[in-house]
Amino acid sequence: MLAEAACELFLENGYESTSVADITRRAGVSRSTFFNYFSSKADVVWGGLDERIVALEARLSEAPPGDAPEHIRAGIAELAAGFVPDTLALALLHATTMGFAGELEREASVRRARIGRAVAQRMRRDGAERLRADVVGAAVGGGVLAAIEVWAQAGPDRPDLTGLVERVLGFAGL
Amino acid sequence: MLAEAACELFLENGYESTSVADITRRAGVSRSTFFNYFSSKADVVWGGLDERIVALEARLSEAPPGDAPEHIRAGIAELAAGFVPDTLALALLHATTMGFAGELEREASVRRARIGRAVAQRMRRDGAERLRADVVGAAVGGGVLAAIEVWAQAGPDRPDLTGLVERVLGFAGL
DNA sequence: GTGGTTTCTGGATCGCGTCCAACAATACGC
DNA sequence: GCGTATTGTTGGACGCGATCCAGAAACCAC
Repeated sequence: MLAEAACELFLENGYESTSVADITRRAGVSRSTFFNYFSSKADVVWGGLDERIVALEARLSEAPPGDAPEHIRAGIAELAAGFVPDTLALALLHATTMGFAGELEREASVRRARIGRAVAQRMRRDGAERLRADVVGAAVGGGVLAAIEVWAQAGPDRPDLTGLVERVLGFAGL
Repeated sequence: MLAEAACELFLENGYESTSVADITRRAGVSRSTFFNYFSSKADVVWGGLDERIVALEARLSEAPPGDAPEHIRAGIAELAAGFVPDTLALALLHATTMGFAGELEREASVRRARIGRAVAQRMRRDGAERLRADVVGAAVGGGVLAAIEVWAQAGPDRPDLTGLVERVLGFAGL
């Protein structure tokens, strides 16, 4: 119910203009309860992607040494496969029309960086030099988020994310 | 005085454990005065870089069409030339020792994204496809921030940033 | 001095996020 | 049935960043 109420309000008034108190009021629960289910307001929108990023981090840090590019390709493909964050797509769609500034862009950049860091760490563990690893990682992170944005804008009958991220990995030199 | 007090406290207690009230107390002014000189707490640390990013955005959006890679190289070089953000280097140095997590990393990722967006917009204006522009932009943004981190960790007798960002641009395919 | 501009100040207000003690509801053992 | 854990919910207090504003203070020119 909380997620639904949040989605409705995000669409009605936008993400930033919706306070946690607004959400809980509409959902009919107390403010405290909100934080029993979400760690933050951003978690409502980004929780789905964050789980996948955690899985990516785990996969890349546990994978055996060697073949870093292959591990990264596989991890990113896994992240993209079956990606269905309805709430993120809605929020993104509603925001990109007005320039996608403010809080949502901040949050997006954090996810970009998290993916980038996971990739860069994996590359460095395989002997890549630091600057090069960070550049490639950032390229992948930025590309994945860009793919998600494009995908979210594609409307309800959107194709799979997989094709987009494959192209992104090509651009990033993987 | 505010910047000095902030620097001291950041080094003593770390960035996150220092509140705006702490800073103004040490500086002997009221909390309101702080926001007359800085738009946010992060501005104390990132203001110097932010100014350069604004200049980069202006330069890239006003430059004549064509030759995007050259404009980008020049803009990034300008950003790096004579870069001396004492306070950022200190905060970064103090933070990277403990993993560089939390607020500072958030703020860093925002700057990564701003640089990346500026670069990507310039490329798209020259006809680059969206995904490719975003990937290259993110690579540049991530690389510049990585270069700054490396540079900050290099100690007081650090070399110029210019050499580092040139290598980064090479990795990014520019 | 006087008048006007700039700066500083305190306080109110808002939102996010954390913490905790009290309370209700449910499930479980007997 | 009953007492008892366990779990979920609640309100409230708190700290923090940030915005806004009216009034006080400092400054400068004349």
